[in-house]
Amino acid sequence: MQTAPSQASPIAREAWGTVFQISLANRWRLMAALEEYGLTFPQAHALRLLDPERPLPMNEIADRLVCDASNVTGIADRLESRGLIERRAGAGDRRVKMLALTPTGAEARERVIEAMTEPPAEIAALSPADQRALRDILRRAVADASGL
Amino acid sequence: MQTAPSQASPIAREAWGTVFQISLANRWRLMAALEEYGLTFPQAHALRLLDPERPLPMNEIADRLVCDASNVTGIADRLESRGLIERRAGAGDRRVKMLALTPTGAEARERVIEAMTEPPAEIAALSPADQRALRDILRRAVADASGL
DNA sequence: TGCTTATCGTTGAGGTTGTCAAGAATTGAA
DNA sequence: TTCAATTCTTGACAACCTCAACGATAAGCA
Repeated sequence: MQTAPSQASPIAREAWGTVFQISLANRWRLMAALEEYGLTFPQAHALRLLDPERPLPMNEIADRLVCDASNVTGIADRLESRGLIERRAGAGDRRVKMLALTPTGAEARERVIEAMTEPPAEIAALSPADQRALRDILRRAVADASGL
Repeated sequence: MQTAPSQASPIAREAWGTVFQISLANRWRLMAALEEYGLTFPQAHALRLLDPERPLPMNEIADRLVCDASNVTGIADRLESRGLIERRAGAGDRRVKMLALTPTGAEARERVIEAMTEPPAEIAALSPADQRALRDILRRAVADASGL
């Protein structure tokens, strides 16, 4: 895939550059929070995808993580060895294995989502008006993009 | 360090959750762009820190990357083997080694910064007014945070 | 001056993430 | 049935990352 020549407006570029900078600075904080639960980022990422009510086939995890299927095997191994998930037989197709949250895993997932959405100081310190404006713009951003 | 109990406003939390989601989706795009130059994310991150005019001591790279010094050794090894940086003697202190960009490395750094600030479709598709508002809010965010 | 302590970068061990290639089991279609 | 495609696993390999230990150097202090 060819990298598109830079056509983005300087304004959008500056805005995204700032987001990137804040995200980068926020990363170590998130990793530290996850470490309290003994989770790495990819493990937390996978855990987040699992709805407590609805197990997912491993190949769908790989799709969503945009990674090789063999990678999911290893991540699932580690989550399973900690008792956070379990492998179940796939309904209908005996090739697929479904990943399902255990009760412990469901609790861990709650904390993971909590940590991932916890805003960094830069955002939390914004005025209520700025926070609302930011939220609304971002809502429009994902809404518009989904309909591209 | 204890994880702070969630005191952030639901609005800030939603806004940051959306940022997180966009960043995550944007990540594979960035990685693909970096791969065209044969760079991994940590390598690109380190490259970005190096001003063409001002070499940095390795320990400062480790500080900014928030990682162990021994990790920088490996990353520098790989960047050096590709001819993007070179190790120089530290001025004054013979223990420190400075990392300096080669001309090739300076060009690679330009492309890295370009790729890292390239906004994802969600942001690029925003109206000019929204882009400006987003930029201004984020400017305030980092400005306020630096004075906390 | 010497001794001690601290710092800087490297090395080696070990764990996690990630890719690719190959393989067993299963499915589905010719 | 036979053949091709899929689902997951395994093994090999590379990069990233931490920790502990080490040599070289620096800095403080008796």
